[in-house]
Amino acid sequence: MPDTTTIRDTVRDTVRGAGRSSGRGAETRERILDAALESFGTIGYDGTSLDDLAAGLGIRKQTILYHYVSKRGLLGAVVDRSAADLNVALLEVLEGEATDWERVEALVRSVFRVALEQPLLMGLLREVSRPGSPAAPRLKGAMGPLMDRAQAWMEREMDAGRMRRTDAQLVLISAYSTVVGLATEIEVLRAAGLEPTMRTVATRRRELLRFLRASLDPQR
Amino acid sequence: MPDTTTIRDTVRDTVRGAGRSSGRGAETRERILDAALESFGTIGYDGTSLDDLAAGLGIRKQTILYHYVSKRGLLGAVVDRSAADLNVALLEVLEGEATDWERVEALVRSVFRVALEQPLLMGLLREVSRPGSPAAPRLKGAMGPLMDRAQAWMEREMDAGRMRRTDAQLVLISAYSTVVGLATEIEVLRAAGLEPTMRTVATRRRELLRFLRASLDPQR
DNA sequence: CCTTCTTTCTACCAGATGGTCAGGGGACTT
DNA sequence: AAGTCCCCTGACCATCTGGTAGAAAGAAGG
Repeated sequence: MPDTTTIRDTVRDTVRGAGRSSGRGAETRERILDAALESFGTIGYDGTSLDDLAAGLGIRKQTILYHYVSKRGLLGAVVDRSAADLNVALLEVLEGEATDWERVEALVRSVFRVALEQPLLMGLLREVSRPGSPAAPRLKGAMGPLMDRAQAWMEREMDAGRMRRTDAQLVLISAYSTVVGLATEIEVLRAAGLEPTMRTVATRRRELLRFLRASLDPQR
Repeated sequence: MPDTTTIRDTVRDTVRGAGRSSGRGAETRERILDAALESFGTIGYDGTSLDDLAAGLGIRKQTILYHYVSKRGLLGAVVDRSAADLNVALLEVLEGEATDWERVEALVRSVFRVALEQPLLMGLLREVSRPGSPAAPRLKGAMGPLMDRAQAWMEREMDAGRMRRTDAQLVLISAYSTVVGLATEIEVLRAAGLEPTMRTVATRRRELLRFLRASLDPQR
């Protein structure tokens, strides 16, 4: 899976060490990324201060800047790692056994599983899909190849008559925004005092699958 | 429509004059609100600087602080006005002639019309429904009564057997997040270089109506 | 023991930010 | 003409921001 390693390398490039990532500070780097993901995903990039971030970790801000050259570099690293996580999950399916509609279902299931296991990642996605976000190009760079691959696959399916012919990119974006919308929904639920249940997520997933089936199923 | 005036009064309370709002500075106040809505809705609350905002309007920052006591006060005023706009649109329907399913359709149509006419408002909603947002409680205060009213109406319909019995609040939140998700979708489309067409919006609306019908239609 | 590399820290800085204070000017009243 | 109210502004400030410079501490290796 060349895509994945490419992305991991991109992560490394953001890091001072640039070579091995197994040094003593590797654990620190991970802890910083975790905290940054949480902060960026909730209070946003602009709302996050390096001082606060460091204080929460019991370290000094300069340590963060040592590992990730600048605040934007940190954001880039967070985006890259998150995108890599998504890539791993999706490539697993794209290279798996499932075919046709089964594969679409598997993809959706995979995305929703990630969304459930790492809700913070969804928060980051929402923050970063904002037009003015400084990480928008970075996200595009990290997720773009996968999206292109998915789109190409869909178009091949359409050519073979196994999918109804529509605008593949439009469908993908719709699906993407549904997943990001789920993050918003969960947070609004929490704000309203309701703990989000599995039902909420399941409903959304069913809805998305119905939409996809309506868009893609060749017989209809 | 008592609700509307209540909200307008809340807006006034945020303003220095606190009494009449027809002075010479009324136009300035509106211009500030417009610019603030745009800025908060795109680059976010934290990303907005009062200096930049003022510069864009050709006035000094102190003028903004004169009319709206603080930055948070400004955000509050923007949220209140936007919520009031939504309230007006929705109350029109809630007090209109339509009944049963027609009324639900009219509500959805109304919301989507507002979303189309004032895309900035959607951006603000997304910004503000973030858990960490300083305006989250404000939004809750401004939109809460309307939500409660809608929920109460739905439950009355359920009691009368004209709607299928489900968790009304859950359905409302789902609908809300769909509309906010639309804002994200449009922006991602733009980022991908595609100008969003009416089709995108229409599809989402159809989808939401289908979801609502599936949730609420008594015969199914 | 000395050198070197990695990691973390203290000290510091220039710029931006939200906010305060006092004043100026126009319009309307008396 | 004087007073008063509303609107707006210049000067100023405390604080916080991301970022730089340099050194201390430890481990690794010669």
